[in-house]
Formats: sequence, structure tokens, C-alpha cells
Amino acid sequence: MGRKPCCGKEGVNRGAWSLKEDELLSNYIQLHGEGKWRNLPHKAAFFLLLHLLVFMAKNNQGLNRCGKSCRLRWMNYLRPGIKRGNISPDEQDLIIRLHRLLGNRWSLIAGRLPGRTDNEIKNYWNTFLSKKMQVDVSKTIESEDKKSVRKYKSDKMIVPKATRCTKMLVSLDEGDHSEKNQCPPSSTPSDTNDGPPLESPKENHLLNMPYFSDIGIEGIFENTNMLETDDVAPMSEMEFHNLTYSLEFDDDWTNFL
DNA sequence: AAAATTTACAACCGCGGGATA
DNA sequence: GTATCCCGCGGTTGTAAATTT
Repeated sequence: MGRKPCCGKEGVNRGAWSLKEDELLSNYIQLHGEGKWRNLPHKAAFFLLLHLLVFMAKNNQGLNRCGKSCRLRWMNYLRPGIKRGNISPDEQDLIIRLHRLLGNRWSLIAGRLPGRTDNEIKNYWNTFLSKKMQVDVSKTIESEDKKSVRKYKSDKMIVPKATRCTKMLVSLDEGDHSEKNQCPPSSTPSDTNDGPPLESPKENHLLNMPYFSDIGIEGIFENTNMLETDDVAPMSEMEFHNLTYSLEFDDDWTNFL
């Protein structure tokens, strides 16, 4: 006894999506909205027959995809408002800080970065930031009093799922991405992508989003001891529970801070 | 120029929680 | 109360593109 598999592995398209598949999926969702992913491929095929009969007469293959695959494609790629590439220094900074607080809870982190998906942030972390953080941590430990490092490994330390980011250095000085605070250098891999130039920090949409409009990114962490300059101690259990509760259930989470 | 290696990221997979029949 | 569905999450894989040898 068990649940039925999402879809059979045979006779289902896998791998990269074609333009036709994207178009079909987008058309369907624009007309019928999101949800019911499991049934979508079948309904989309029906929709196809109704609305695209003439165009598809020559090559009518329907949307032969698993519902989960449809959802993933829509959520991570086709959905309106998705930003791609060019993760700004501000965004990178915020990702690092949120990861410091939340660990690998990508969906929560993505929720604070408009237009970014959990998958994109996860990939960005795994391919770039995790390595950067490892380098930063090793540099820090080399130059730091080892006793203070051991101090952080006490029983009271709350360790979320994050396994790679155990210590980082940040600055509360707005726009200060100097070497001191280990924030991104002026040239990051994303900078090399084609596309429009990066926005300056003050123009970045992040600062205009509802959560940050009044206080800015830095302000979120104001009056907390989480981002002390050179020495970031782990959160207490109480702090961690309060924070995670606030993040998950209270959209106006900045009030907590 | 070609082969080998690395990087970046889209997509897959299994699982868990909540909803529903 | 139980089985199943639906959805979303996070870890992992596959592979094209870029880089190095």
C-alpha cells in the first residue's frame, strides 16, 4: 500500500523543455491559473485540441510531462516576474545574511528576494557562495583566536540545516562592500553575464519592496547583535525560535527585530 | 585544435505536511 | 481513522557551456 507515483516514467518527456512545451504550459496557466499540477498535462492536452487544433494538427503531441515537472518549470522559469541572472551585490549580501539566519531554507530566503526562486538561490549558493564562504571562513579562522572559535561550538549553539556557513563577517555600513566585511567584490561571476548593468545599491528594487521600504536592508538587522562587525556569535535558542517563527508566520517580520 | 576538466544551472527525485475523500 | 492526493521543499543529478591543458 502506498501512494501512486506522480506519473509513470515511461512515455513521459524528460529533460530540457522545448519552446513549444513552454508555450503550451504558459498558455494553459494564463487561461486556467496555477494549481492541480497533477492533472495539468492531461488538461493541457485537451486545451491543446480545443484551442490550437489548427496549429498543432501536424505535430500534436500534447504536453507529455509529469505534473511536478510542469509546476517546476512554471515556478522557476516561466512565471511572470522571474528575474534571471545578474544577482546584485545587495541581493548577494542579503542571501548570505539570510542563510546565516535560516540555513538551507531556500524558499524562505527566496521569499525575501522578489523575482528570485528558491531553486535559483540554492544553485547560486551551491555553485558560488558556499565556496566563497568556505574561503572566508578559513581566512578568518587562520587569523582569529582559536579559543573564540571553540567558544561558538558550545552545546547552546543552534545549528539550522546550514552546514557550510558557520561564520561570516559583515558590516552595518550601508554600501560598504570593502574587503573588510567580506561582501562581494565589484566583479562577480554574475557581473560578467550579458545584460543591463547592475543597479546601484540605492536604486535596487530590494530597498523599495514593502518589507524594506522604510528601513533598508541594513535596517532589518538594526538593534540586533547578530551582525556585530568582526565577531558574529551564534544565536541563542530563544533568538532562533523567535526569528524563525516571525519569518514563517508574520509577514511583517521586521517588527520582531 | 582537440581533449579534459570545471562551472553553472535546469531539472529530477524522494519525502513530508496538510487537505480531502 | 485511513488512504490518497496535492503541493512544496531541499538534496542531488545531468549536461551544456566555458575554461584549461
